[in-house]
Amino acid sequence: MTRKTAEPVELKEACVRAAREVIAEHGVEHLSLRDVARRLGVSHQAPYKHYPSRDHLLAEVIRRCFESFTRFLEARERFDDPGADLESMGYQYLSFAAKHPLEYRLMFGTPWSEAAQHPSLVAEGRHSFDTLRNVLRRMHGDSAEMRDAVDLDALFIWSSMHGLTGVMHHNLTCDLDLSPQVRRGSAQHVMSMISNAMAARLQTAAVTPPAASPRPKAQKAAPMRKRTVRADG
Amino acid sequence: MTRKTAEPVELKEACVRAAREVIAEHGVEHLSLRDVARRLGVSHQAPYKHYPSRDHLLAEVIRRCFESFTRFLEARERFDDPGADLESMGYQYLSFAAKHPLEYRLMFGTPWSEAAQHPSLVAEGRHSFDTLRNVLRRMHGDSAEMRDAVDLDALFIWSSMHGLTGVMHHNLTCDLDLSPQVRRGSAQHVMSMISNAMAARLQTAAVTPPAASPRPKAQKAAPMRKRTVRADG
DNA sequence: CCCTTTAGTTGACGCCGTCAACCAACGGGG
DNA sequence: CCCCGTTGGTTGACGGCGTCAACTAAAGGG
Repeated sequence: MTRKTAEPVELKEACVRAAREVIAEHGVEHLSLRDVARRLGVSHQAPYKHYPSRDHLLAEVIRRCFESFTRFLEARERFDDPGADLESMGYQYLSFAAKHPLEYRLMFGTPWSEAAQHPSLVAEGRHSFDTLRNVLRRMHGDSAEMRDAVDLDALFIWSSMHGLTGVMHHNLTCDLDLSPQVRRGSAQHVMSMISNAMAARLQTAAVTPPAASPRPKAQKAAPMRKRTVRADG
Repeated sequence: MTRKTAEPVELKEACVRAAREVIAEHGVEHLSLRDVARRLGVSHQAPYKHYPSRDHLLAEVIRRCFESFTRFLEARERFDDPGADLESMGYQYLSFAAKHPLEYRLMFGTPWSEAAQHPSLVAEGRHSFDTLRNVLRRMHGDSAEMRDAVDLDALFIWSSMHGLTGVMHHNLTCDLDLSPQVRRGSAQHVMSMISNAMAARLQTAAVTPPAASPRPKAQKAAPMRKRTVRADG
Protein backbone atom coordinates (compact mmCIF):
# COMPACT_ATOMS: atom_id res chain seq x y z
CA MET A 1 0.00 0.00 0.00
CA THR A 2 2.34 2.68 1.15
CA ARG A 3 5.17 0.88 -0.61
CA LYS A 4 5.52 1.19 -4.31
CA THR A 5 4.89 -2.17 -5.91
CA ALA A 6 7.61 -1.67 -8.50
CA GLU A 7 9.95 -4.52 -7.64
CA PRO A 8 8.57 -7.51 -5.84
CA VAL A 9 11.96 -8.35 -4.34
CA GLU A 10 12.69 -4.76 -3.41
CA LEU A 11 11.78 -5.29 0.22
CA LYS A 12 13.89 -8.41 0.49
CA GLU A 13 16.98 -6.47 -0.48
CA ALA A 14 16.00 -3.48 1.62
CA CYS A 15 15.73 -5.74 4.65
CA VAL A 16 19.34 -6.76 4.31
CA ARG A 17 20.46 -3.18 4.00
CA ALA A 18 18.35 -2.05 6.95
CA ALA A 19 19.56 -4.97 9.02
CA ARG A 20 23.14 -3.95 8.39
CA GLU A 21 22.29 -0.44 9.52
CA VAL A 22 20.69 -1.67 12.71
CA ILE A 23 23.64 -3.90 13.47
CA ALA A 24 26.09 -1.12 12.78
CA GLU A 25 24.25 1.24 15.07
CA HIS A 26 23.15 -0.98 17.91
CA GLY A 27 25.06 -4.22 17.62
CA VAL A 28 23.97 -7.57 16.34
CA GLU A 29 22.35 -8.57 19.62
CA HIS A 30 19.82 -5.76 19.22
CA LEU A 31 18.84 -6.60 15.69
CA SER A 32 15.08 -6.97 15.54
CA LEU A 33 12.80 -7.56 12.63
CA ARG A 34 10.36 -5.04 13.98
CA ASP A 35 13.04 -2.39 13.95
CA VAL A 36 13.96 -3.30 10.39
CA ALA A 37 10.32 -3.08 9.38
CA ARG A 38 9.90 0.28 11.07
CA ARG A 39 12.88 1.71 9.24
CA LEU A 40 11.39 0.60 5.96
CA GLY A 41 8.02 2.13 6.76
CA VAL A 42 6.38 -1.23 6.56
CA SER A 43 4.36 -3.32 8.95
CA HIS A 44 6.10 -5.55 11.43
CA GLN A 45 5.34 -8.85 9.69
CA ALA A 46 6.29 -7.73 6.22
CA PRO A 47 9.88 -8.99 6.49
CA TYR A 48 8.48 -12.36 7.50
CA LYS A 49 7.18 -12.77 3.97
CA HIS A 50 10.78 -12.91 2.80
CA TYR A 51 12.64 -14.43 5.74
CA PRO A 52 11.14 -17.18 7.85
CA SER A 53 12.71 -15.84 11.03
CA ARG A 54 14.96 -13.20 12.41
CA ASP A 55 17.88 -15.61 12.36
CA HIS A 56 17.40 -16.32 8.68
CA LEU A 57 17.73 -12.65 7.88
CA LEU A 58 20.82 -12.48 10.05
CA ALA A 59 22.26 -15.51 8.31
CA GLU A 60 21.76 -13.86 4.96
CA VAL A 61 23.57 -10.75 6.15
CA ILE A 62 26.48 -12.83 7.40
CA ARG A 63 26.56 -14.90 4.25
CA ARG A 64 27.11 -11.74 2.25
CA CYS A 65 29.93 -10.81 4.56
CA PHE A 66 31.65 -14.07 3.72
CA GLU A 67 31.04 -13.38 0.06
CA SER A 68 32.70 -10.00 0.13
CA PHE A 69 35.43 -11.35 2.39
CA THR A 70 36.30 -14.01 -0.13
CA ARG A 71 36.24 -11.46 -2.93
CA PHE A 72 38.58 -9.31 -0.89
CA LEU A 73 41.00 -12.18 -0.37
CA GLU A 74 40.91 -13.04 -4.04
CA ALA A 75 41.66 -9.42 -4.94
CA ARG A 76 45.04 -9.55 -3.21
CA GLU A 77 48.27 -8.67 -4.91
CA ARG A 78 49.41 -11.89 -6.60
CA PHE A 79 52.86 -13.38 -6.62
CA ASP A 80 54.34 -16.34 -8.42
CA ASP A 81 56.19 -17.47 -5.34
CA PRO A 82 53.69 -19.30 -3.14
CA GLY A 83 55.29 -17.98 0.02
CA ALA A 84 54.93 -14.41 -1.11
CA ASP A 85 51.41 -15.11 -2.22
CA LEU A 86 50.56 -16.56 1.18
CA GLU A 87 51.98 -13.53 2.85
CA SER A 88 50.04 -11.26 0.57
CA MET A 89 46.87 -13.05 1.51
CA GLY A 90 47.70 -12.73 5.18
CA TYR A 91 47.94 -8.98 4.87
CA GLN A 92 44.76 -8.93 2.92
CA TYR A 93 43.07 -10.87 5.68
CA LEU A 94 44.25 -8.46 8.34
CA SER A 95 43.35 -5.49 6.16
CA PHE A 96 39.83 -6.74 5.81
CA ALA A 97 39.52 -7.21 9.53
CA ALA A 98 40.86 -3.71 10.11
CA LYS A 99 38.77 -2.00 7.47
CA HIS A 100 35.53 -3.89 8.03
CA PRO A 101 35.44 -4.78 11.70
CA LEU A 102 31.69 -4.92 11.61
CA GLU A 103 31.60 -7.56 8.93
CA TYR A 104 34.47 -9.44 10.48
CA ARG A 105 32.85 -9.61 13.86
CA LEU A 106 29.62 -10.69 12.26
CA MET A 107 31.30 -13.59 10.50
CA PHE A 108 33.44 -14.86 13.31
CA GLY A 109 32.04 -13.38 16.46
CA THR A 110 28.37 -14.20 16.12
CA PRO A 111 27.20 -17.10 18.23
CA TRP A 112 25.46 -19.41 15.80
CA SER A 113 22.08 -20.61 16.75
CA GLU A 114 22.38 -23.73 14.63
CA ALA A 115 24.65 -23.65 11.65
CA ALA A 116 22.94 -26.61 10.05
CA GLN A 117 19.87 -24.45 9.56
CA HIS A 118 21.70 -22.17 7.17
CA PRO A 119 23.56 -24.29 4.63
CA SER A 120 24.22 -21.45 2.22
CA LEU A 121 26.02 -19.64 4.99
CA VAL A 122 28.38 -22.49 5.80
CA ALA A 123 28.97 -23.01 2.10
CA GLU A 124 30.13 -19.44 1.83
CA GLY A 125 32.37 -19.85 4.87
CA ARG A 126 33.89 -22.94 3.36
CA HIS A 127 34.54 -21.00 0.21
CA SER A 128 36.58 -18.47 2.19
CA PHE A 129 38.61 -21.22 3.77
CA ASP A 130 39.21 -22.80 0.39
CA THR A 131 40.93 -19.65 -0.75
CA LEU A 132 43.58 -20.24 1.86
CA ARG A 133 43.68 -23.93 1.05
CA ASN A 134 44.40 -23.19 -2.57
CA VAL A 135 47.43 -21.10 -1.78
CA LEU A 136 48.81 -23.81 0.46
CA ARG A 137 48.20 -26.43 -2.20
CA ARG A 138 50.43 -24.45 -4.50
CA MET A 139 52.99 -24.42 -1.73
CA HIS A 140 52.89 -28.06 -0.72
CA GLY A 141 51.77 -29.59 -3.94
CA ASP A 142 48.26 -30.92 -4.42
CA SER A 143 49.06 -34.58 -3.96
CA ALA A 144 46.57 -36.69 -2.06
CA GLU A 145 48.97 -37.48 0.74
CA MET A 146 49.63 -33.79 1.24
CA ARG A 147 46.00 -32.93 1.68
CA ASP A 148 46.05 -33.33 5.45
CA ALA A 149 49.28 -31.38 5.73
CA VAL A 150 47.70 -28.57 3.77
CA ASP A 151 44.67 -28.58 6.03
CA LEU A 152 46.77 -28.55 9.16
CA ASP A 153 48.78 -25.58 7.96
CA ALA A 154 45.65 -23.83 6.80
CA LEU A 155 44.14 -24.35 10.22
CA PHE A 156 47.21 -22.96 11.91
CA ILE A 157 47.40 -19.87 9.74
CA TRP A 158 43.69 -19.27 9.86
CA SER A 159 43.78 -19.66 13.61
CA SER A 160 46.58 -17.20 14.13
CA MET A 161 44.93 -14.62 11.91
CA HIS A 162 41.54 -15.22 13.40
CA GLY A 163 42.89 -15.16 16.92
CA LEU A 164 44.87 -11.99 16.44
CA THR A 165 41.98 -10.05 14.99
CA GLY A 166 39.71 -11.45 17.64
CA VAL A 167 41.99 -10.24 20.38
CA MET A 168 42.44 -6.90 18.67
CA HIS A 169 38.73 -6.38 18.22
CA HIS A 170 37.87 -7.33 21.74
CA ASN A 171 38.27 -4.36 23.94
CA LEU A 172 40.75 -6.62 25.65
CA THR A 173 43.49 -5.05 23.62
CA CYS A 174 42.96 -1.79 25.47
CA ASP A 175 42.50 -3.36 28.86
CA LEU A 176 45.65 -5.43 28.59
CA ASP A 177 48.07 -2.53 29.01
CA LEU A 178 49.65 -3.08 25.64
CA SER A 179 51.98 -0.33 24.54
CA PRO A 180 51.15 1.50 21.31
CA GLN A 181 54.19 -0.05 19.66
CA VAL A 182 52.85 -3.47 20.45
CA ARG A 183 49.42 -2.65 19.13
CA ARG A 184 50.86 -1.22 15.94
CA GLY A 185 53.39 -3.98 15.41
CA SER A 186 51.31 -6.98 16.35
CA ALA A 187 50.08 -7.73 12.86
CA GLN A 188 53.58 -7.55 11.43
CA HIS A 189 54.83 -9.71 14.25
CA VAL A 190 52.24 -12.41 13.83
CA MET A 191 52.89 -12.46 10.11
CA SER A 192 56.58 -12.95 10.65
CA MET A 193 56.01 -15.63 13.27
CA ILE A 194 53.87 -17.50 10.78
CA SER A 195 56.63 -17.15 8.22
CA ASN A 196 59.10 -18.48 10.76
CA ALA A 197 56.93 -21.46 11.47
CA MET A 198 56.19 -22.18 7.84
CA ALA A 199 59.84 -21.91 6.88
CA ALA A 200 60.82 -24.42 9.54
CA ARG A 201 57.94 -26.63 8.53
CA LEU A 202 58.82 -26.63 4.86
CA GLN A 203 62.31 -27.76 5.68
CA THR A 204 61.08 -30.75 7.66
CA ALA A 205 58.33 -31.48 5.14
CA ALA A 206 60.95 -31.72 2.44
CA VAL A 207 62.66 -34.39 4.49
CA THR A 208 59.57 -36.46 5.24
CA PRO A 209 57.27 -36.05 2.27
CA PRO A 210 54.64 -38.76 2.68
CA ALA A 211 53.81 -37.88 6.27
CA ALA A 212 50.33 -39.29 6.60
CA SER A 213 50.30 -38.24 10.22
CA PRO A 214 52.37 -35.09 10.01
CA ARG A 215 54.46 -35.65 13.09
CA PRO A 216 56.18 -32.41 13.89
CA LYS A 217 59.67 -32.07 15.13
CA ALA A 218 61.22 -28.74 16.10
CA GLN A 219 61.90 -29.42 19.72
CA LYS A 220 65.23 -27.68 19.97
CA ALA A 221 65.19 -26.55 23.54
CA ALA A 222 62.91 -29.04 25.21
CA PRO A 223 61.75 -32.33 23.76
CA MET A 224 58.08 -32.18 23.06
CA ARG A 225 56.12 -34.76 24.90
CA LYS A 226 53.39 -36.46 22.97
CA ARG A 227 50.17 -35.26 24.43
CA THR A 228 46.66 -35.32 23.26
CA VAL A 229 43.97 -32.84 23.94
CA ARG A 230 40.71 -34.59 24.50
CA ALA A 231 37.42 -33.40 25.84
CA ASP A 232 36.92 -36.43 28.00
CA GLY A 233 40.46 -36.53 29.32
CA MET B 1 8.27 -16.13 52.15
CA THR B 2 8.55 -19.38 50.28
CA ARG B 3 12.32 -19.07 50.49
CA LYS B 4 14.09 -19.90 53.67
CA THR B 5 15.72 -16.79 55.03
CA ALA B 6 18.74 -18.69 56.24
CA GLU B 7 21.46 -17.04 54.17
CA PRO B 8 20.87 -13.56 52.87
CA VAL B 9 23.37 -14.06 50.06
CA GLU B 10 22.06 -17.48 49.21
CA LEU B 11 20.03 -16.24 46.28
CA LYS B 12 22.93 -14.28 44.85
CA GLU B 13 24.98 -17.42 44.58
CA ALA B 14 22.07 -19.48 43.39
CA CYS B 15 21.50 -17.02 40.57
CA VAL B 16 24.98 -17.62 39.24
CA ARG B 17 24.49 -21.36 39.35
CA ALA B 18 21.08 -21.18 37.72
CA ALA B 19 22.39 -18.82 35.06
CA ARG B 20 25.10 -21.31 34.20
CA GLU B 21 22.46 -24.00 33.86
CA VAL B 22 20.34 -21.89 31.57
CA ILE B 23 23.33 -21.02 29.42
CA ALA B 24 24.41 -24.64 29.25
CA GLU B 25 20.96 -25.75 28.18
CA HIS B 26 19.83 -22.97 25.90
CA GLY B 27 22.86 -20.89 25.04
CA VAL B 28 23.95 -17.55 26.34
CA GLU B 29 21.67 -15.63 24.00
CA HIS B 30 18.63 -17.14 25.71
CA LEU B 31 19.70 -16.35 29.22
CA SER B 32 16.91 -14.46 30.92
CA LEU B 33 16.57 -13.28 34.47
CA ARG B 34 12.97 -14.41 34.51
CA ASP B 35 14.03 -17.91 33.63
CA VAL B 36 16.65 -17.85 36.36
CA ALA B 37 14.06 -16.65 38.85
CA ARG B 38 11.61 -19.31 37.80
CA ARG B 39 14.17 -22.05 38.31
CA LEU B 40 14.83 -20.78 41.80
CA GLY B 41 11.15 -20.70 42.66
CA VAL B 42 11.32 -17.01 43.21
CA SER B 43 9.57 -14.07 41.69
CA HIS B 44 10.96 -12.37 38.60
CA GLN B 45 12.55 -9.23 40.07
CA ALA B 46 14.12 -11.11 42.95
CA PRO B 47 17.41 -11.43 41.08
CA TYR B 48 17.28 -7.70 40.48
CA LYS B 49 17.90 -7.18 44.18
CA HIS B 50 21.34 -8.66 43.67
CA TYR B 51 22.24 -7.76 40.10
CA PRO B 52 21.30 -4.42 38.59
CA SER B 53 20.65 -5.96 35.19
CA ARG B 54 20.76 -9.12 33.22
CA ASP B 55 24.16 -8.17 31.79
CA HIS B 56 25.62 -7.74 35.25
CA LEU B 57 24.67 -11.27 36.16
CA LEU B 58 26.15 -12.49 32.91
CA ALA B 59 29.33 -10.54 33.58
CA GLU B 60 29.65 -12.19 36.96
CA VAL B 61 29.27 -15.62 35.39
CA ILE B 62 31.95 -14.84 32.83
CA ARG B 63 34.23 -13.35 35.46
CA ARG B 64 34.16 -16.64 37.31
CA CYS B 65 35.04 -18.44 34.11
CA PHE B 66 38.17 -16.33 33.83
CA GLU B 67 38.93 -17.06 37.44
CA SER B 68 38.78 -20.80 37.00
CA PHE B 69 40.58 -20.53 33.67
CA THR B 70 43.48 -18.78 35.31
CA ARG B 71 43.52 -21.34 38.12
CA PHE B 72 43.59 -24.06 35.49
CA LEU B 73 46.55 -22.47 33.71
CA GLU B 74 48.40 -22.05 36.98
CA ALA B 75 47.82 -25.70 37.83
CA ARG B 76 49.84 -26.86 34.83
CA GLU B 77 52.76 -29.22 35.07
CA ARG B 78 55.77 -27.01 35.79
CA PHE B 79 59.19 -27.15 34.22
CA ASP B 80 62.39 -25.32 34.91
CA ASP B 81 63.05 -24.79 31.23
CA PRO B 82 60.92 -21.82 30.13
CA GLY B 83 60.29 -23.37 26.73
CA ALA B 84 58.93 -26.53 28.26
CA ASP B 85 56.89 -24.48 30.68
CA LEU B 86 55.42 -22.49 27.84
CA GLU B 87 54.53 -25.64 26.04
CA SER B 88 52.97 -27.07 29.14
CA MET B 89 50.81 -24.02 29.46
CA GLY B 90 49.80 -24.27 25.84
CA TYR B 91 48.48 -27.76 26.38
CA GLN B 92 46.75 -26.65 29.51
CA TYR B 93 45.08 -23.90 27.53
CA LEU B 94 43.86 -26.30 24.88
CA SER B 95 42.79 -28.80 27.52
CA PHE B 96 40.66 -26.21 29.20
CA ALA B 97 39.05 -25.26 25.92
CA ALA B 98 38.36 -28.92 25.18
CA LYS B 99 37.06 -29.81 28.62
CA HIS B 100 35.08 -26.69 29.29
CA PRO B 101 33.85 -25.47 25.94
CA LEU B 102 30.94 -23.74 27.60
CA GLU B 103 33.14 -21.60 29.79
CA TYR B 104 35.59 -20.98 26.99
CA ARG B 105 32.93 -19.80 24.62
CA LEU B 106 31.51 -17.60 27.32
CA MET B 107 34.82 -15.90 27.91
CA PHE B 108 35.89 -15.39 24.34
CA GLY B 109 32.79 -15.79 22.26
CA THR B 110 30.36 -13.52 24.03
CA PRO B 111 29.79 -10.20 22.36
CA TRP B 112 30.39 -7.63 25.09
CA SER B 113 27.77 -5.05 25.53
CA GLU B 114 30.22 -2.57 27.03
CA ALA B 115 33.26 -3.93 28.74
CA ALA B 116 33.87 -0.69 30.59
CA GLN B 117 30.73 -1.37 32.58
CA HIS B 118 32.23 -4.45 34.18
CA PRO B 119 35.70 -3.61 35.46
CA SER B 120 36.04 -6.69 37.61
CA LEU B 121 35.53 -8.79 34.53
CA VAL B 122 38.29 -7.16 32.51
CA ALA B 123 40.55 -7.34 35.54
CA GLU B 124 40.06 -11.06 35.63
CA GLY B 125 40.73 -11.33 31.91
CA ARG B 126 43.93 -9.38 32.31
CA HIS B 127 44.94 -11.72 35.06
CA SER B 128 44.64 -14.65 32.67
CA PHE B 129 46.78 -12.91 30.10
CA ASP B 130 49.37 -12.09 32.73
CA THR B 131 49.86 -15.78 33.36
CA LEU B 132 51.13 -16.12 29.82
CA ARG B 133 53.15 -12.94 30.14
CA ASN B 134 54.95 -14.29 33.18
CA VAL B 135 56.13 -17.38 31.38
CA LEU B 136 57.44 -15.31 28.51
CA ARG B 137 59.22 -12.97 30.90
CA ARG B 138 61.09 -15.94 32.23
CA MET B 139 61.97 -16.78 28.66
CA HIS B 140 63.04 -13.38 27.41
CA GLY B 141 64.16 -11.86 30.66
CA ASP B 142 62.13 -9.23 32.43
CA SER B 143 64.14 -6.23 31.32
CA ALA B 144 62.25 -3.07 30.45
CA GLU B 145 63.33 -3.12 26.83
CA MET B 146 62.06 -6.66 26.47
CA ARG B 147 58.60 -5.82 27.70
CA ASP B 148 57.23 -5.10 24.25
CA ALA B 149 58.84 -8.19 22.82
CA VAL B 150 57.19 -10.24 25.52
CA ASP B 151 53.83 -8.70 24.77
CA LEU B 152 54.19 -9.30 21.06
CA ASP B 153 55.01 -12.94 21.60
CA ALA B 154 52.25 -13.29 24.14
CA LEU B 155 49.82 -11.83 21.65
CA PHE B 156 50.96 -14.22 18.96
CA ILE B 157 50.69 -17.29 21.14
CA TRP B 158 47.42 -16.21 22.68
CA SER B 159 46.08 -15.51 19.21
CA SER B 160 47.04 -18.88 17.81
CA MET B 161 45.54 -20.70 20.75
CA HIS B 162 42.47 -18.56 20.78
CA GLY B 163 42.04 -18.83 17.06
CA LEU B 164 42.44 -22.59 16.98
CA THR B 165 39.93 -23.21 19.69
CA GLY B 166 37.59 -20.72 18.11
CA VAL B 167 37.75 -22.53 14.81
CA MET B 168 37.39 -25.89 16.51
CA HIS B 169 34.39 -24.81 18.54
CA HIS B 170 32.63 -23.22 15.62
CA ASN B 171 30.72 -25.86 13.79
CA LEU B 172 32.94 -24.73 10.95
CA THR B 173 35.33 -27.51 11.80
CA CYS B 174 32.74 -30.02 10.67
CA ASP B 175 31.62 -28.07 7.65
CA LEU B 176 35.14 -27.61 6.37
CA ASP B 177 35.64 -31.20 5.26
CA LEU B 178 38.55 -31.73 7.59
CA SER B 179 39.69 -35.31 7.90
CA PRO B 180 39.60 -36.93 11.34
CA GLN B 181 43.38 -37.01 11.39
CA VAL B 182 43.46 -33.28 10.89
CA ARG B 183 40.93 -32.68 13.62
CA ARG B 184 42.81 -34.88 16.01
CA GLY B 185 46.24 -33.56 15.17
CA SER B 186 45.48 -29.87 14.87
CA ALA B 187 46.30 -29.02 18.47
CA GLN B 188 49.60 -30.85 18.28
CA HIS B 189 50.34 -29.15 14.97
CA VAL B 190 49.61 -25.66 16.18
CA MET B 191 51.72 -26.26 19.26
CA SER B 192 54.64 -27.36 17.16
CA MET B 193 54.24 -24.46 14.78
CA ILE B 194 54.39 -22.11 17.73
CA SER B 195 57.52 -23.88 18.90
CA ASN B 196 58.98 -23.49 15.43
CA ALA B 197 58.26 -19.82 15.41
CA MET B 198 59.52 -19.24 18.92
CA ALA B 199 62.72 -21.16 18.25
CA ALA B 200 63.46 -19.04 15.21
CA ARG B 201 62.56 -15.93 17.11
CA LEU B 202 64.81 -16.70 20.05
CA GLN B 203 67.75 -17.13 17.72
CA THR B 204 67.26 -13.70 16.19
CA ALA B 205 66.48 -12.16 19.56
CA ALA B 206 69.78 -13.44 20.86
CA VAL B 207 71.52 -11.61 18.03
CA THR B 208 69.69 -8.31 18.45
CA PRO B 209 68.96 -8.00 22.13
CA PRO B 210 67.89 -4.38 22.53
CA ALA B 211 65.36 -4.56 19.71
CA ALA B 212 62.94 -1.82 20.67
CA SER B 213 61.01 -2.51 17.51
CA PRO B 214 61.41 -6.25 17.19
CA ARG B 215 62.08 -6.34 13.49
CA PRO B 216 61.60 -9.88 12.31
CA LYS B 217 63.82 -11.69 9.92
CA ALA B 218 62.99 -15.16 8.58
CA GLN B 219 62.22 -14.30 5.02
CA LYS B 220 64.04 -17.19 3.45
CA ALA B 221 61.97 -17.70 0.37
CA ALA B 222 60.55 -14.29 -0.29
CA PRO B 223 61.65 -11.02 1.26
CA MET B 224 58.93 -9.67 3.46
CA ARG B 225 57.72 -6.31 2.38
CA LYS B 226 57.11 -3.82 5.12
CA ARG B 227 53.41 -3.27 5.22
CA THR B 228 51.10 -1.80 7.72
CA VAL B 229 47.57 -2.80 8.46
CA ARG B 230 45.49 0.23 9.11
CA ALA B 231 41.79 0.77 9.31
CA ASP B 232 41.92 3.88 7.17
CA GLY B 233 44.29 2.47 4.59
C1' DC C 1 -14.37 -14.37 -15.09
C1' DC C 2 -12.72 -16.88 -11.41
C1' DC C 3 -9.25 -18.69 -8.62
C1' DT C 4 -4.68 -19.09 -6.90
C1' DT C 5 -0.58 -16.97 -5.58
C1' DT C 6 1.98 -13.19 -3.72
C1' DA C 7 3.07 -9.46 -0.68
C1' DG C 8 1.31 -6.92 2.39
C1' DT C 9 -1.94 -5.79 6.47
C1' DT C 10 -3.83 -6.01 11.57
C1' DG C 11 -4.37 -8.36 15.83
C1' DA C 12 -3.23 -11.35 19.37
C1' DC C 13 -0.22 -14.25 22.54
C1' DG C 14 3.44 -14.99 25.49
C1' DC C 15 7.93 -14.08 26.30
C1' DC C 16 11.43 -10.57 27.87
C1' DG C 17 13.82 -6.45 30.75
C1' DT C 18 12.80 -2.99 33.67
C1' DC C 19 10.40 0.60 36.62
C1' DA C 20 7.42 1.42 40.56
C1' DA C 21 5.07 0.48 44.55
C1' DC C 22 4.27 -2.34 48.28
C1' DC C 23 5.50 -5.45 52.29
C1' DA C 24 7.80 -8.44 55.93
C1' DA C 25 11.56 -9.15 58.79
C1' DC C 26 15.56 -7.32 61.22
C1' DG C 27 18.18 -4.45 64.17
C1' DG C 28 19.88 -0.56 66.50
C1' DG C 29 18.62 4.13 68.97
C1' DG C 30 15.42 6.93 71.38
C1' DC D 1 9.20 -0.90 74.16
C1' DC D 2 8.41 1.35 70.03
C1' DC D 3 10.03 3.38 65.72
C1' DC D 4 12.17 3.60 61.68
C1' DG D 5 15.48 2.67 58.05
C1' DT D 6 17.57 -1.15 55.45
C1' DT D 7 17.46 -5.48 53.24
C1' DG D 8 15.30 -8.81 50.35
C1' DG D 9 11.45 -10.18 48.74
C1' DT D 10 6.58 -9.47 46.47
C1' DT D 11 3.01 -8.00 42.69
C1' DG D 12 1.71 -5.13 38.85
C1' DA D 13 2.40 -2.55 34.85
C1' DC D 14 4.66 -0.89 30.42
C1' DG D 15 6.67 -1.35 26.11
C1' DG D 16 9.43 -4.15 22.89
C1' DC D 17 10.26 -8.40 20.97
C1' DG D 18 9.35 -12.90 17.86
C1' DT D 19 5.88 -15.36 15.96
C1' DC D 20 1.22 -17.41 14.71
C1' DA D 21 -3.21 -16.58 12.54
C1' DA D 22 -6.47 -14.43 9.80
C1' DC D 23 -7.51 -11.14 6.48
C1' DT D 24 -6.94 -8.43 1.97
C1' DA D 25 -5.56 -6.26 -2.33
C1' DA D 26 -3.30 -6.90 -6.55
C1' DA D 27 -1.65 -9.79 -10.34
C1' DG D 28 -2.07 -13.04 -13.63
C1' DG D 29 -3.02 -17.23 -16.07
C1' DG D 30 -6.83 -21.02 -17.24
